[in-house]
Amino acid sequence: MSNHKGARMSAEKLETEVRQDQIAQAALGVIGSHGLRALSVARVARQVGLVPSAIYRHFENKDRVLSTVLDLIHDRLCANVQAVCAEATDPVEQLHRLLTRHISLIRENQGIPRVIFSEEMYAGHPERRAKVYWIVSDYLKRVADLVRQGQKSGRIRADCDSAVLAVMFLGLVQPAAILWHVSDGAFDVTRQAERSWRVFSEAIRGSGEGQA
Amino acid sequence: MSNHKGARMSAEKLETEVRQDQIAQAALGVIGSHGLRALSVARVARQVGLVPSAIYRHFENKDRVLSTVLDLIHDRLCANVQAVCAEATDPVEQLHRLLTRHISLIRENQGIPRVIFSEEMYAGHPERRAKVYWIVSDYLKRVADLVRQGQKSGRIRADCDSAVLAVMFLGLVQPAAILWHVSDGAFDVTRQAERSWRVFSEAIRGSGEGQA
DNA sequence: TGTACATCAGTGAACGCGCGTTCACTGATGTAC
DNA sequence: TGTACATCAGTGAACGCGCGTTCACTGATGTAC
Repeated sequence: MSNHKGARMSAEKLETEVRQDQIAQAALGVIGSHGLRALSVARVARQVGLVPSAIYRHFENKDRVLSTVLDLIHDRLCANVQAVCAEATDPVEQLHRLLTRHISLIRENQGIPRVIFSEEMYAGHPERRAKVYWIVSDYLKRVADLVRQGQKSGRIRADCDSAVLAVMFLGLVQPAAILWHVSDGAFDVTRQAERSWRVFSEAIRGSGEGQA
Repeated sequence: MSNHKGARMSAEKLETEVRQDQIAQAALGVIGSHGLRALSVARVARQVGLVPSAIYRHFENKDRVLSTVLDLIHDRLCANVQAVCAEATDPVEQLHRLLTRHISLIRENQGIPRVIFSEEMYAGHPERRAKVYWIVSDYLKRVADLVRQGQKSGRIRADCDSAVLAVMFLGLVQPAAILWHVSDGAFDVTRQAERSWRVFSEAIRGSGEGQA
């Protein structure tokens, strides 16, 4: 009532750390729902309930916002790996769960594949390209670690390079995710993932110890 | 000599069909070398040796240029499928050759995966999204046809959906291509493709007629 | 407990820039007579 | 063969727009005395 006649109200003051987090998440959300091209400082600000120039209280520039978005993505990917390690002990089962979790993650957050694969992120930005490479490599390294454990225990055939299998693992979900996105949800990612997992898990099965 | 003192010379006049082709190829080239974000009408024009406004003699707007780029990509993908059908008769061998050709194609023309997967192409552009989906689906359909032939002849196991295997096939090259790109050429796509092909081809091998 | 001051997340007007696109024009080429 | 005219791929100046960013400001909160 005291706010009538279009009087503008200032947003609540929050600590920079809180705002940085809000801004990064809002940015990832905007990318997920409207694409990287639609990611403007103004739009992110609106999403958070701030005025565009307020973003510069918390980030040096738009680049830094995107950099923080990358950190966010890295955290989520790593969290998935840690989660499956806590949920299961069999590496093959861990991989299967990671596949499922990965699909859930990108279904709920389309911004992640868009940021990583859109290349608009890093065209002409060597440092950012390097950062994306590092994130993907780190994830692949963790997947390869799971594979290697499976190879040691004999559940996964040992005559294949774990790094090669890790990239193949990523290949199970990536084209499916793109098809899902490009078909506007019509393509059944889950079905594709389950069926291709069947083929993949048979292919990598070791001749070692028995299975469940 | 008659052109001294910075006098501007008009570009040679060429037929619209020729220019349309030049412009589309130049656009794909710019995307390949500098990314979709760097694709401006001005840049494409410069590449072709024209002035920006001249582009509008041959295309209604920038959108139409991009649409023609998609046609170009579709043609190249189909050409690869036709080529492998002419080169070999065994479907498994055809798939192997298609994998190699596909890698060559995107290595020589980074613009192709960028356009197809960059999503900036079609964010907020339903018709273009539909067109990309159609192109990818069409390619997958042709790959699935090869798979189905292999299943009929017994070279490929028949207990897997050919469409699922086609998407898996795409998954052999796609993450590898992105890694190659994001690593700025450091990642060895060819090696990854060959090794993952070994795993994949073993996995899909049928129990039918003998192999070479 | 009360006053003075420093801090700092908020605001909004303004900027320069590059972009896609328009438009009146030019001038070479092909055709009609 | 020569002249008049239509065609149309070229030009370059100009436009409006949205963007990222700057800057002087405000006003609430926390601390020092």
